[in-house]
Amino acid sequence: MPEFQAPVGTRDVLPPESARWERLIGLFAGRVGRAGYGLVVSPMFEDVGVFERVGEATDVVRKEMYDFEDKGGRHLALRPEGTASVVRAWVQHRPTLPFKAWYAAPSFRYERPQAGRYRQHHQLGVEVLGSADPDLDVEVIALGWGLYDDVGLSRVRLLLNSLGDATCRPGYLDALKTYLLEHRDKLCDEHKTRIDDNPLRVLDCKRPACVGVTERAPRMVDHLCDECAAHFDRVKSGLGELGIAYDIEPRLVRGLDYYTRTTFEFQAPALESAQNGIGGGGRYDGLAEQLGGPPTPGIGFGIGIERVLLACDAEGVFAAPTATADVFVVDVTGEAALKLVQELRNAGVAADRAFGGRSMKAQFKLADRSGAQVAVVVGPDELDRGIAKVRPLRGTGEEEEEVKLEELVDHVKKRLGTP
RNA sequence: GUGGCCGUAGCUCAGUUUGGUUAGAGCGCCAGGUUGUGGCCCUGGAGGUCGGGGGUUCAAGUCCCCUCGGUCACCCCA
Repeated sequence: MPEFQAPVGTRDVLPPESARWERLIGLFAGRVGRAGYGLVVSPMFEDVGVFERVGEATDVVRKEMYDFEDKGGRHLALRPEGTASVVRAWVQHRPTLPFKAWYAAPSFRYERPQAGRYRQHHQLGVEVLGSADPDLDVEVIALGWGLYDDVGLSRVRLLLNSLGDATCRPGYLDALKTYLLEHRDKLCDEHKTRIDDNPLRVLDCKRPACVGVTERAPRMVDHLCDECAAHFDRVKSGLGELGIAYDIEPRLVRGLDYYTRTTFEFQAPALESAQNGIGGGGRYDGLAEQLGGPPTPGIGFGIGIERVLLACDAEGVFAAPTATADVFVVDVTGEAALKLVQELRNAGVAADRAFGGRSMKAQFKLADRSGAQVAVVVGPDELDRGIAKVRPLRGTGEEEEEVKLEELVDHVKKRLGTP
């Protein structure tokens, strides 16, 4: 083992794996860009209060916060998720509404790592502030759905729920509390004491004891006020219009406290590990106000890059593209390659070469491995005559031919079909 | 935070049960076979604090303790 390794729960993404990241992020950027979303780059750490304000009763904040004190005595935290940061940025700068943002950024949670779970993971996400229109909920969900489609995932489940709003949720919480208190002795130890704290969290508990109780618990979807019910109905019908299949999951409450109305989660059943959630989000109509802004509706999601790629592995799709050169310059004299690759690259051709005065045989080996279609060979004889030899490497049956150096770039481009 | 399993070459692993000369293999890498031509083949080479520390012993990769790391699971989440 080397003396220094990546810290616990973090990892390095190197080629060729990193090429999938490039493609995935590129697909997402293209998709949300076409939908009018703009990139937001916000700090990886915030005043710890930003996150405490929005999730004081959640595990993400109570147990998993990656926080520290800086040299100036400020209590900061690496962001555990993307939404709070983006909403804080909106509150601070107040760009005009609707504010449609996307990001590709790391998040941090201090947990024990396991399959599909890291202390630093990366999320693709969008956030929209300024509209309560249920069609927007559908648009946002469709953006996530579309990304899974882009990468070729065919088995993605969409779980959908509504958590109501300030009108109907209090009444529901009372009903839920009453029910849970009646069955308190049957709950798991942790949740026997958390009913008052945040009864919704009990619905999220996966322990058999709690599940046995919550299976028959009152459901928010049965307690929605007229407005929330109408909103939810429109989200469902809108998803239907787009051909997006969903399952209603009345116990889906998600890990953060700020959600209102629509919540959703994307799962990849192909993942056999415990973590099969590959994305999730929801509406948070009270969050901007909690962070000191005016009452402003909002909605967004986060998609875990690592988990999406794991799901792709499980389905055998979205393989790593191999980076290939178009041309490999084999230079016997060591005098020609520097300028030739520069000219080729400037002309838009992917050109590579060997360094270190390698033997011709070694250079050809590298040329072969580079994936190049042709090798450009120059030695003393060619330099004297002002030519290069262009040799096909992929067994296309073509002959090696001699090309004048001043015509080389055009010849290679024509041969490769590069515009 | 709790628990199971695992740490030997760049990678995948054998060797640990029953302690015993200079720790092996395949792949990869480098060179040569071909003084200017890749893939296939042949030959050779480089590369190891056996995760780290301590202990037992004439002797430790092998046994004991501690520790660090990896992995999987619980809880929760992307």
